[in-house]
Amino acid sequence: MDTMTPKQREISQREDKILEIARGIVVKEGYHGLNMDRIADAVSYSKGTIYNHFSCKEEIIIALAAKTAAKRVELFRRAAEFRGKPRFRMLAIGLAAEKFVRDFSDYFMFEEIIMLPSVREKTSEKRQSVIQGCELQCMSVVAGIVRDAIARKDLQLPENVSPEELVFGLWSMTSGAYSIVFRSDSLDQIGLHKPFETVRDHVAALLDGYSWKPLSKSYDRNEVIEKVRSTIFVSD
Amino acid sequence: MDTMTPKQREISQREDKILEIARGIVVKEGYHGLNMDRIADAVSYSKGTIYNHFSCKEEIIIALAAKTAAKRVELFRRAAEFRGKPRFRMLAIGLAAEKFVRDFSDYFMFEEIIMLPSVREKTSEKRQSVIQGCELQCMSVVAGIVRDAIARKDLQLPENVSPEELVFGLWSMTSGAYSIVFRSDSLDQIGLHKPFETVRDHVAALLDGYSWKPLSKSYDRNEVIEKVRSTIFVSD
DNA sequence: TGATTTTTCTGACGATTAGTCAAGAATAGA
DNA sequence: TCTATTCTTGACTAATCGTCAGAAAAATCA
Repeated sequence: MDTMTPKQREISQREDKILEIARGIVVKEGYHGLNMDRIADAVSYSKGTIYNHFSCKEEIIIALAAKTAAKRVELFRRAAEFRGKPRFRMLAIGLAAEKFVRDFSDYFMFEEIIMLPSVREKTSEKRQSVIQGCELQCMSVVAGIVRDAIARKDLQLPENVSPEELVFGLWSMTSGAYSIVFRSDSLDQIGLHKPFETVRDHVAALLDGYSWKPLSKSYDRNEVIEKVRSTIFVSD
Repeated sequence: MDTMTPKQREISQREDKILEIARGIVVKEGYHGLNMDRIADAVSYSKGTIYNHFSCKEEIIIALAAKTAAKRVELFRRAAEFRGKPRFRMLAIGLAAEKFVRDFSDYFMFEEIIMLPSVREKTSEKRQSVIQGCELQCMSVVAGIVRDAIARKDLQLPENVSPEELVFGLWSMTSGAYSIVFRSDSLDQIGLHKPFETVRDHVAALLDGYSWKPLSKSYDRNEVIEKVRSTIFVSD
């Protein structure tokens, strides 16, 4: 039994339509090309109607970022389900992060925009906390794996480094690397030919540095990657 | 013998005055508070005169970023002069990076802004390459230390990792971490009480992971830090 | 079904602000 | 001192965000 009138259904679908139109404009022409009159034109509703859904332009961007961030949580969750030693599950998380930036590379555009304080202060507390919540969920999935490793004695962190702090390090490395990769258009010139593989190497070195067993020299990474791909990220 | 007329001297000083006024506005009220009429008002010149110096608002931001980026190069150069094993000079670089973000934390505001493609496409090729040049100089200073370590046999990188790729990893980790730190206002809640020290730990773990001698367990980091501080960053 | 109330939609309008440019002021040169 | 050149000004245009009174549509009622 559907309690919505046809009108109400139309309204709720419209929100998504607006977002997808806006995403298309931003992806094709950048944030600069996005303006309310254009969105209104493209969705065939008036500007006033758009403003019934989103209180300002920035809310549209943050809504897009929120939609995408939810997909990362899902990828991380799936990766964490990989059956194997924590260190291999960690590798699966890395592949999830890679898949995320490849499949949703436009997310970085939205993320960069919404992180600017000048944009942020115009957006609603509510949607901001949706995004923060997604990040926290991702981090807690990863922290769970770290704690499993500690419980299994695969890993013993020094007493001044907590599981959360290790997660922070991994998060820093990957997000830092990916934003360099997406910003710079001349990676080849500075000698970075396969940045994603390089990031994997560095993550492996970092975990080796903390003596997380099994150390990377004692297993074949490509074999594990293949296994993760074939069991977790089969579809596509 | 000064070849400049008084007028010319005034003009060249004005550029700096505009930049410092603009920096003050951005630092106090964010990018949002910056507008050309206000700058004009504050420097007591008309808007047209401001446009004689900077072709658009974004040029002012990128000029500020360029000014600050040059200071990082200087700090890195100084750090690299530390007398000691490459691994310790690397630590000095880390301290330089920390000092940079502490002393010029507003740089991150400018950097975030100028990295947006929508802003970037309005700025001149010239100033963009000044900033890129500063980054390349920093990276090449660091790469030099890595190569020294290799030459001394303190470090032997796996054949799929070049010195530049290691630098990329360090750059990713630190820039990623610092931008998380500056963005987030609730680090304590997620268990990050001393983020800068945590970054140092992670960098040490990463270098240990690549077996860069001496490994971090075999020297007293705080002692080295003290030595760097007292010899390189004495003033302030 | 037709009348009435409620909800939704619309686009002209006000406000802000980036960037321009013709006219006037200041400076340099002869 | 007069002229040519260069610099400065601020009113003006254009773009675009966000508003709101009135029109249109939908829902409710008699």
